[in-house]
Amino acid sequence: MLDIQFIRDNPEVVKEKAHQKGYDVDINKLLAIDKQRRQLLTEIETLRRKRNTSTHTSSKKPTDEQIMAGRELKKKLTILEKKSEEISETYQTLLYQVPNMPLEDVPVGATELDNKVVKTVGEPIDYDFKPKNHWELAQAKDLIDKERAAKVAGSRFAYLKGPLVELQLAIMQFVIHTLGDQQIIEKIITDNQLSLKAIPFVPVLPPALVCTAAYEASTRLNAEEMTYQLAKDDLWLNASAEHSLCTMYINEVIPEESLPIRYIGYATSFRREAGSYGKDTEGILRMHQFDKMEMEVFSTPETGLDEHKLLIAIDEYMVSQLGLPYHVLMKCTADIGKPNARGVDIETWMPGEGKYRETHTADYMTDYQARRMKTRLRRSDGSIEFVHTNDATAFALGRIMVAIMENRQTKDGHIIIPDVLLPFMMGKIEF
RNA sequence: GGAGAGGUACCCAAGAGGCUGAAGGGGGCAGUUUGCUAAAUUGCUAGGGGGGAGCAAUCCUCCGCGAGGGUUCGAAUCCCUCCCUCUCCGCCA
Repeated sequence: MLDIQFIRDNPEVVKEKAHQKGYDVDINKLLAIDKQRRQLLTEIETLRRKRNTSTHTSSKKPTDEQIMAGRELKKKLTILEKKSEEISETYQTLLYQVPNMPLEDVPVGATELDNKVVKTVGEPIDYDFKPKNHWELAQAKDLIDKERAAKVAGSRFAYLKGPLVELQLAIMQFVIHTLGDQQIIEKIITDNQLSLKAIPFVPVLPPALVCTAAYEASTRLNAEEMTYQLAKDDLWLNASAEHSLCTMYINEVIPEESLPIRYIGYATSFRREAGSYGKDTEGILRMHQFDKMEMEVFSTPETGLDEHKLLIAIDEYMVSQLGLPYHVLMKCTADIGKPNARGVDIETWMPGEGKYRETHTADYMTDYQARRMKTRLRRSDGSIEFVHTNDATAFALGRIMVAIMENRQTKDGHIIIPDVLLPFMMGKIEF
């Protein structure tokens, strides 16, 4: 959520930026309710003060008169407190509706068509044969079985088999080795002229389930379209490792010297994909279940933006290491999402489809996410602030394997394993 | 899942309706003593959030004893619901 003081001070800016993001929020109503809420609070506090002084300064046994006065106070308080509760609820609902403010360099746009390609790296390979798409390649070698998965779990599930499994494990090893290597992190920081500490990423296996309270606080719960619920247990299946990573420090104050905290998490992710019927039905590009490695960073406000840029640079580095052509997409105001101040996608070239497809997303939330999660930092002078949060895909393993299969296929349908993965492939160089 | 014991500050812990507007100790911080260290000794050390006043340093105030409700003039203390930790039993990769 946004800082109410910021909204009070800048109502017009908030209106405009919310509008740019496509959110229709009633700022005037929010501010009116906010005023009401504070007035009521003052009244309540005055009464409570009276109650406190009468119960704490008097001797042991109060007189009948004092008791009657106390009852009177209590009556008034009950009425006001009930009213305050109602107003607070409205206040909160309105406040939560206000999206994060996009940063200055985010292109203003109405749909995803207004996203801007800011960088293109690598050329799509010019094959002397017609490249196959990944499900054709997989079918020939029996790598993906969706028919049987459908019997067991329904559509958009798959059994991944054989060398594809080895490939996934190799990619995971590659990611952990890369992100855990302080020298690589340092080089990426230097090459991109970022002012950051070269602290490597700590690998994490997080819970795959998240409880409602934490999920809501993270502003990531998107029940209708995205998230599977386990109603009996007040739990949800995570739609990304990021969802159980960003919530780690809920209600905590982190010492400034411990920042940045950089995690590389791995989790099987689950998505309902409601509203995407008929989209990407073939292959494994869009599944109800997929494995993903996700970077999550908690930092000071000053370094938040550079951390965001670091995550993008790391993504570019790793995609390049795999030898895949990609481009970088600056997402427009309408497409970055409610809690985001800035959002960047990496789209990787898919020869089988003849287009770039989203393989990575990097999200910078400033303090918007931390404010509701109450994740704070303590400065060396003792003062307290909200941390800034960043997350970014390291690799969505299904999608990146699609990209590897399609980009590194041979005429006779083999797949050449990228060099950087060879140390983790137990001698296999192609399949 | 069953039975029991717990949850109070950085840690240990008292407290059992008003004398707690949260003891005591350890640790930490700052003094005194001291050639240095240790010891002794004195003081400080309840976080965090909300509201108000002020240009500001700061001041006033409300809520905070796992969380949320309730009883009461008054709740850490009594009642209800939930969460978590520990011990034992059961089940289980």
